[in-house]
This record gives sequence, C-alpha cells and structure tokens, in this order.
Amino acid sequence: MAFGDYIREVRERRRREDRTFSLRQVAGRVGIEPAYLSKIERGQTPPPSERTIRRLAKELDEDADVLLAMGGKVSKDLQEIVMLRPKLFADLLRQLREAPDHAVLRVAREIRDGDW
Amino acid sequence: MAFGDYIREVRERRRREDRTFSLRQVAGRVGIEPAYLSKIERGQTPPPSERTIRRLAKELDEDADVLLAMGGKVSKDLQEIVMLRPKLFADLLRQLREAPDHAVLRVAREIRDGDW
DNA sequence: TGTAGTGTGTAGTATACAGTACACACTCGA
DNA sequence: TCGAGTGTGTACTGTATACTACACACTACA
Repeated sequence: MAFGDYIREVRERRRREDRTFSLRQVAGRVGIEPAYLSKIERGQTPPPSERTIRRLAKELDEDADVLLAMGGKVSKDLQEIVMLRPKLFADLLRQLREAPDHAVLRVAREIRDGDW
Repeated sequence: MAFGDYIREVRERRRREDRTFSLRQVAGRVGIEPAYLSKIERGQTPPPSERTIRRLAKELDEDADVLLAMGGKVSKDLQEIVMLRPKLFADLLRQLREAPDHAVLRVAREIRDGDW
C-alpha cells in the first residue's frame, strides 16, 4: 500500500475516536503545513523527510521503521550500523534476503542471548 | 579515513604499476570529468552518487560496499532488503550493533548452510 | 446565518545533489 | 623545445528534495 493512503487511513481511524485528528490539527502538531500533509496523503508529493515521517509515526502511534519503509527510506541510524562494518553487514543482509522470518528471528535471539 | 583520500591513495598505488591510472584516464573510464574526480579526491566536493562510486570501485578493484560506506552511503539493494521486512531487519540490525564480528559471521555461516 | 474549522489547488522557495565545461599552469619525454 | 598529458581553479547547470504561503470552496453547528 502507498505511503499516503496508509497515513490517511490511520489518521481517519484515529479520528473516529478523537476529533483532534483532523488533517489540519495533525499537520499542526507534526509541524508541517496542512496543504503539504494533504498532498502527502493523496500521493501528490513524494513521502516527506525521515524527520517528518518519524513525527507522523509518533503522532499516529505507528512503527517508525515500517512507515519509513513505506516511504522508501531506511532509518539513518540503521544505515550507520551498516556503514560501521559494511562488508560484514552487506554480506549478512544479502544472505538473509530470502531467509524466512523465523530464521532471521532465531538469529536475533541467539545474538541477544549473549551467544557470542 | 576520508573517501577522497582513500580513492587517491588507491589510484596512485595502482598507477605505480600501470600508467593509465592517471586522474584523467580514470575519470574518463569511469565516465566523469577530470576536474570532478580531482575535487572528489581532495574532498572539495562530497562523495559522488552510488552509481559513480560503484564504477570507481570496479575500476580500482575495491569493494563497492566498503567504498559506499566511506562515502556515507548504503547500497540501494541493501536498503531494499531492509524495506521489504522493516521491523524484522531493523530489530536485527540494532541487536547486532554491538555484537563482535565473529558472532555475526557465525550466524551468517549458519544461514548460508541452509540451517533454517 | 455566520463563523469556525475542514480539506485542497496553485505558486513559489531554499537547499542540496551531482555533476559539466573550459581554461590554466605545470611536467616530462621525444 | 615543444607537444602531449597532468592535475586543478572557477563558473555554471539541471534536477531533486522538502517544504511554505495563501487563497479557495465546502461543511457543520450554535
């Protein structure tokens, strides 16, 4: 699903319970112009900057990484992690490209459990 | 080390064996203006696009992912991998941020060996 | 019935990105 | 000694990116 459509959907859903989730008010709280948010939601402009997507995520209580992905972006902090050890993580990611979720999860779990 | 310094160093090293590794000729083969490559090597302009970094990597026989990282970039194909399953890979990368190389390598090896 | 709030159309802007084009001074080998 | 090749300074360009500003028509409700 497109970034804008998703934002609109989530915002409208929130709005049913809370009238302050109008486009204008959300835009205000996020710190952008209403006209801009309108264009974003209708896909008339590309998804906004990482900074703005993060604020939208917070405002709408959505996962920032997921929203960023829908907007065709990868969080700067994740990029930093890769850039610190580019070969290591490039190989790993390409390795895990086709791996099923549970396999990736297991990997994360193993590492988390201090299995170094 | 800075991107430009590294490029210059590698190119000069190559040049000792092969005279065709002058700034002008390399620029020519890579498909950019000599003046531009000159500025890149001296850090007078930010590192070039992913496309150009890839060509430089090929030309200088260096690892593209490493060069991209030195240029402050992460390969688009890696970003795609993350964006396909953003939550999964975001968590994984943050998990692996502090993990020592050998732990990550072992994990990668396990996956490669079809240990799903 | 008017006014407060809603979403949207249009126009414009500042900044960064990713370079090109050309001229210049220097060097080095034939 | 001269001509080919070297690196570099300066000026400019096109294209994205990431928005702002303002006016407009519509709706709801007090």
